[in-house]
Amino acid sequence: MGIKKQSVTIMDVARVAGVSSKTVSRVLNNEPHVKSALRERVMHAVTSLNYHPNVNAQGLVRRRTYLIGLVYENPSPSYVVELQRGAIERLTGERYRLIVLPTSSVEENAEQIVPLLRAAAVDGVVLPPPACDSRIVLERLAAIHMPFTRVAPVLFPQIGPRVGMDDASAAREIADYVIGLGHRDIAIIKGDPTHRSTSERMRGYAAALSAADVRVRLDWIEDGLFTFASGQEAARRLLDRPDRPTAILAMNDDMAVGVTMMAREMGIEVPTELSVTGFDDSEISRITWPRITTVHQPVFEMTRDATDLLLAIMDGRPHPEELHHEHKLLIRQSTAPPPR
Amino acid sequence: MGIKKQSVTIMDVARVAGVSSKTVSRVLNNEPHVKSALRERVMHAVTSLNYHPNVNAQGLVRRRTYLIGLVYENPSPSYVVELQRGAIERLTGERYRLIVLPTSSVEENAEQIVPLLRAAAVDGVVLPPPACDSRIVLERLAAIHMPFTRVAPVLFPQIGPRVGMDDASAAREIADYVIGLGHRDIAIIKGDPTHRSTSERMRGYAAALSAADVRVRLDWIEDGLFTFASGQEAARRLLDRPDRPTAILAMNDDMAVGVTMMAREMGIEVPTELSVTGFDDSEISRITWPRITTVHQPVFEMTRDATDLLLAIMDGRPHPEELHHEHKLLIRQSTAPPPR
DNA sequence: TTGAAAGCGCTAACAT
DNA sequence: ATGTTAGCGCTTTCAA
Repeated sequence: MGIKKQSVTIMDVARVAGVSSKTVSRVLNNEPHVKSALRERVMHAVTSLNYHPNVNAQGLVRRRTYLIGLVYENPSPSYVVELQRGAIERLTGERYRLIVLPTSSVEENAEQIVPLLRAAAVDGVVLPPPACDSRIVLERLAAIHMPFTRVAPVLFPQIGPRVGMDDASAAREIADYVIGLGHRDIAIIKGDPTHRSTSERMRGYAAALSAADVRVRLDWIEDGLFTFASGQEAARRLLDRPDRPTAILAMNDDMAVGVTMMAREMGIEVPTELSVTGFDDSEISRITWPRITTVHQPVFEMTRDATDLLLAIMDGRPHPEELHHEHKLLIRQSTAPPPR
Repeated sequence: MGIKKQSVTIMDVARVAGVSSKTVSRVLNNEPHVKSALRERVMHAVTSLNYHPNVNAQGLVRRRTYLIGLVYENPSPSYVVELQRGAIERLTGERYRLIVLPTSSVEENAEQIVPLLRAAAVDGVVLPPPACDSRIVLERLAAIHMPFTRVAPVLFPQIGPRVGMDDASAAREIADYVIGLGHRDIAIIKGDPTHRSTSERMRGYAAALSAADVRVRLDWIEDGLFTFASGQEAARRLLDRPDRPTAILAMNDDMAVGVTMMAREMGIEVPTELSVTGFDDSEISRITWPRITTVHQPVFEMTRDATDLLLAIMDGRPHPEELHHEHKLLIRQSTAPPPR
């Protein structure tokens, strides 16, 4: 059961083609110095025998597993799927395959992540947030010389090959837009404090508010965890008071949707009585009502390019140390000028 | 780059522990007949050298790759993530790793799927819908003797080890509930016609309607694709007429949410003017407003158990041919008695 | 341009 | 209870 019988090997192909196994190997790996007549004989034998090289044998001598890891911790399904799509897009047609390695918390399990990657025997790893911002993960990776690339890192901006976007300026842009609508009573729901993008986005919001001379009220800054439920709860605390804000900036879309749901339950109409913004342009921001004004984070593109970078590194090809993708403000139906 | 230098091998461990490599192998694989003194010496050498067995070498002799494939095609991120969670849950702590193999269309790419699995060199594969209902996939898999298990299959009910639920009776249950509320003008939005669960759910709806003597109007049966957008469009066609239905049964949650969104745009209130039901209990059904009345499909549990079954098969352990999980009707806020 | 031999790191089979 | 030998299927020398 489960153990393949005697499967067809390179020797069988060699025998059928009437050549040595090395010639078969040359043909299969597109090496030069093979007469095209032989090449054809070999290819014919390969197809007629339905030969598939044994990856373990290849890997053993080449010291490779042709496995790429993707380490993530994220409560948002649409974000995770985008991440995977980007990596798989680039891997399609290559011999490399993708191993997904979700973890409940990078922060808590930082020390276990690299051992896990070793156990999984990956050749390299793509690190989206928050793993890309974990000093421990980066150090342990460097210690064992495992190739990696970082997606949208915030911390340690010079370390390792990376594909980035500017979280702070994206956050600033969306806050500027809300301020431009006339809002002055603006609350903020932060993301998971262990994710560094949280502080980065905070910087952006703060810059926009202070540039417009809007005083930042500390009791209007709520903690969240990037989850729908945390957005709901934060919204309840924010809206359950007489002097409630006219706008809430949530650090991702899931929380923003949580805010709109809570507002509805409390009889507060979005956007006429309350403006709400998200972050990411994840699927949920598009398919709930009102559609959430947000900023498009190019997750697919960044992960695809980070995977490309990783392949270049592992193959020893020349590559840039850093790539960059642009965010984009998406004005939708959850924002409007403040009441009266 | 990317190529590990001379990494520590079983020979190094043997040398340090002062034993033969076979003894190290015995210790590492928990084989009997090793004195505990030696065992400790070996373990000590292993940790002090930070030794990790080479999976390629192990795999070469054991004829295994310790890779499990998960083939899916699904437009719903929350469904996909549930699927993956189930498989990973069971694989955690095992030496097996998960390779994700999304495909744009099982129907269109049926012939490529098994070659893809061979190229990925997986030891076995978990097949959720719709791959589990593809005759071609099942036949090709059998032809190369690759172990597989099926999640929630509809077609070929006797073929292969499988973990199921009863789509038809779940559909019947939710339709019965809507009828029980007093509805008689009931429309249906079908799922992707290449997914067999679509016809299965149709059977359930039809049984409920005919048992209650509700005439099924053919022009109230709309085609959908399991996507949010397709639900929206179908809803537009259904609601954009004077004799519109008082209830719409959508074959998954994404489409049901699409219906509620379209209803809102058209000024039709859910649930007072229109009742809407979904299917799956995916995250989206819980976090949009109104929350969708739906039926819980135990995706996580089914996939976890299918993975468990697969491991048993591959290890040659005894195992059941079929497992079963129960669905559960979840009455939420998108349904109410018909107007007047 | 082709082939023979050696060996990648491990375990199965067979000693002892 | 422990060690020796012989591969697993491939690619990398190196020789012809």
